[in-house]
Amino acid sequence: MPDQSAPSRPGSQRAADSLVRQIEARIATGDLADGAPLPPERDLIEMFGVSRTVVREAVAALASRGLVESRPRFRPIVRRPGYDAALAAADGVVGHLLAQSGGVKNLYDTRIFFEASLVRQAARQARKDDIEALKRALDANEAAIPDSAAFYRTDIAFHAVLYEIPKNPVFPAIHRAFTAWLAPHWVKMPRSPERNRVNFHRHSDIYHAIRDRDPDAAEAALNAHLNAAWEYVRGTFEAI
Amino acid sequence: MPDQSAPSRPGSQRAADSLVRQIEARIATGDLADGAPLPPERDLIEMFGVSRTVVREAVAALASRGLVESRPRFRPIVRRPGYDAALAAADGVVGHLLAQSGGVKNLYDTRIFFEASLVRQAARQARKDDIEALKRALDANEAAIPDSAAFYRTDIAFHAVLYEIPKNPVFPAIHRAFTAWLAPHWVKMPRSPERNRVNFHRHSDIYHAIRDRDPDAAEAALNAHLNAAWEYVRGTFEAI
DNA sequence: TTGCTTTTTTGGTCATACCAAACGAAACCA
DNA sequence: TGGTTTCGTTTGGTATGACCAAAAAAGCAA
Repeated sequence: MPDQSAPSRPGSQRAADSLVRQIEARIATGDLADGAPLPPERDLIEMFGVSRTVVREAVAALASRGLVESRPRFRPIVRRPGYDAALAAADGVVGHLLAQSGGVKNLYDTRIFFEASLVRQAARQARKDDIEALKRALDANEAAIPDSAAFYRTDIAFHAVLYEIPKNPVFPAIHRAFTAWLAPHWVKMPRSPERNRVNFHRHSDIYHAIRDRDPDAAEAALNAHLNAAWEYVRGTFEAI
Repeated sequence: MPDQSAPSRPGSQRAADSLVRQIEARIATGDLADGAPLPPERDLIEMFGVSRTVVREAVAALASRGLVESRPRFRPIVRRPGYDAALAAADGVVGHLLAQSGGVKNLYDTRIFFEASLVRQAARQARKDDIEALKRALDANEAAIPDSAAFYRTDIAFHAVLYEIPKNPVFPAIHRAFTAWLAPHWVKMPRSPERNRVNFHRHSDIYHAIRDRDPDAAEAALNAHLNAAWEYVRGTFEAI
């Protein structure tokens, strides 16, 4: 896959690219500590002997890569990249993809696919404390049935537990990305205590299947849950 | 998930951000056709009534988002974003993640997880022509056993077919991202016709399980295949 | 028409200047 | 003394203008 954020195979001759690499290295080595502000642009100028134009371009590139977090009039903050940053970097493009025909469906199907595998694996490998955590999330979800806003949060939290079971830091990041990208469409879904109760029971089915170590039942329950949910949101889109 | 490439919730007041949105809109509407070069910077200046500083910053931002492809001294090319672009945007960060301890392992485990689910689903839902395509890829793989370079290509192609079966355009993009990210570490793996033959048989096992509609066998075969492969590459890393 | 040479265009970089917001320290008030 | 206000300084955002080198276009020669 071509890396378009740092183009030109034949030795990127842009001064900014060189600066980006140098700053990247300093971040990687901890020379520029995580959470600390980047040196002022005018300092970087003399540090690296380049013009402010180049410095600003490099900082912008770093920001787009998630290595620094730059707010309008503030010093950029150094951010040691995490898995969330990787997915956040895709954020801009994903916005366009979701706007395209079938974009939401494609992404949602991907989520269903991923999560179905997740519960299957959970049913096989979840530890006791994982199942306990799932139970706690389920109870919280049940308690929130009357309050749709709270139910939405506990709903997400319940699914989040599923992503934590494999103990792979990539997974929770994927979950956060899914929810962040789908949330804008999701909030349009009509909600009510009755609907919440139905969804809670779906969650309960998933939980019990995992607790009972039944991968097929877990996968089936999750598919039923998410496919049903899709029927409720598809109405918020124009084309099928 | 915070979108750090377009920071500052309270109405991004940067002129460049505004320009980015305007150009994004023109790309989305097709006003700026896919594959066509972006207007010269000096034209954009008068088009939008901003300075060249802002224009260049906006173009850089678009490039990092994958909406334009800019090579050093060439006019940026407009690129209607696809799923590949989304993953390519994460490319820069992923490079750092892979360099971190356990980074490759985490990503590779994610791939195994994903692909295991893939073959399971393939065993259940693959159509006849899917299976035929898989067979063709398998045959090509077998024919390439003596040539390690060709075997590597056909190996990837075989797995690629798996990602195409669900007919979700996100999946092939994920596959390309996986291979692109893992390739640098992968090529270090010692290769030989003997090893190739073993891997071919693993592929053959996967194919037969899918053809025989046996999800469990397919998943088991794939896990065996990829886990064995991991043992061969883990040696190329320092820490376990 | 083909191929080479010369303009013109255009992106990359630098230097400078100004503004407004953020910062920081001194001055001030309670 | 402790918190608040004030004001000069720092710093990022933007605008100009200029120069270079490479690319593209135009012109010219074979």
